[in-house]
Amino acid sequence: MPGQLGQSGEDYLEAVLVISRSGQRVRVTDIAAHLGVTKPSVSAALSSLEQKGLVRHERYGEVQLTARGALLAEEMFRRHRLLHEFLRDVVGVPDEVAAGDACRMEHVLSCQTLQRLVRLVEFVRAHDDDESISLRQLGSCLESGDCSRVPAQRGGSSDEAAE
Amino acid sequence: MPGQLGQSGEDYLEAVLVISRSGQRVRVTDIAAHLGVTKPSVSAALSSLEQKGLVRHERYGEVQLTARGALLAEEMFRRHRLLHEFLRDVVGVPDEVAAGDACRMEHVLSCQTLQRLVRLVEFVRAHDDDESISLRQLGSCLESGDCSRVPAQRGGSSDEAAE
DNA sequence: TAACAGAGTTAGACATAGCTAACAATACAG
DNA sequence: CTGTATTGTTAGCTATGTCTAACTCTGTTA
Repeated sequence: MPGQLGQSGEDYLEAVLVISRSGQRVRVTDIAAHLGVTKPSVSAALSSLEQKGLVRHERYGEVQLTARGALLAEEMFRRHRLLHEFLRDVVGVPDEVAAGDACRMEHVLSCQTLQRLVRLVEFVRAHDDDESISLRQLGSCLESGDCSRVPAQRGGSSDEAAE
Repeated sequence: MPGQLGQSGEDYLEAVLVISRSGQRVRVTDIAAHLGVTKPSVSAALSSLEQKGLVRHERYGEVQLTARGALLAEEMFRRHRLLHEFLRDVVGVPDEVAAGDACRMEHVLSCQTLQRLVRLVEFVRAHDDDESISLRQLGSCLESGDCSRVPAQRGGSSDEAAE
């Protein structure tokens, strides 16, 4: 759903976001290190992203996300985090495995599935301690979209990962 | 985990398996139709798979999986089916969305995650009707690997999708 | 048995995404 | 302000995976 970016473009965009959130300025070298590719690869990718209006990048200068680029990057970031949490906390795989799988899955899932997974994670968080919860309740939570608490309708949740 | 095949090779291998299971003989045209690509693409892919010892394909003849190819193809097929079922029956997305996402996810997940998802699907199948099941129980099923029934240890299940 | 339709292949192009090697710009030391 | 280290870019190559157009095989049928 993200767009016609291809997995690679999405990775670069997300890298720019993550690096800039860490407080550093975003340079070609930083992106290369973050993604484990060479600087020429970054240069090429940035040109392409710039053409698409997703980043600004003056020659030999810093990299910045445009408004559209930031939206996309944030979506990828949310996807990534959600999938990582889902795999670790719901499916129960080790953290590094979850991280690796999340990296690859983030480019591949539909918004509909993502949205459901958000609810699934919320449900498991909210009811981890409950001693008796039926799968029916999980099912209807996934349908209704209110997964933060089961019996009453409290529209309390947040953090959409889709669209 | 499948190997150094790339998503594309895995798709071709799986297509050969699916077509042959449907009772037809497997020709270039059939594979092309099945995957929505052109015949030259199939030709090229088959050469590459033949070089890797995964299919046999005499010029102008039929396509057959080698033993190794069949193993890989069957793994992809199981992955595909599992993910489809997981998305549809556990996550609850519509069938066609599940199908599309499964196609893309099958190339991307680690064996560890796959194995866990197998258990998750088994658990949900086995306990769909139970009125009180705690998430703890789900959690320990995922850990222990016995997800077909919760209280007693009945090692009744089958169908691994990993390794 | 000759011709034709369907199936398969080859050749050549394109897009993506990565690499190395060589070069250019910048920034900082002294 | 000059030189060196860091950073960034360019050029050129590779591999994968797809396409179209043109050609070749094969099998059927009249």
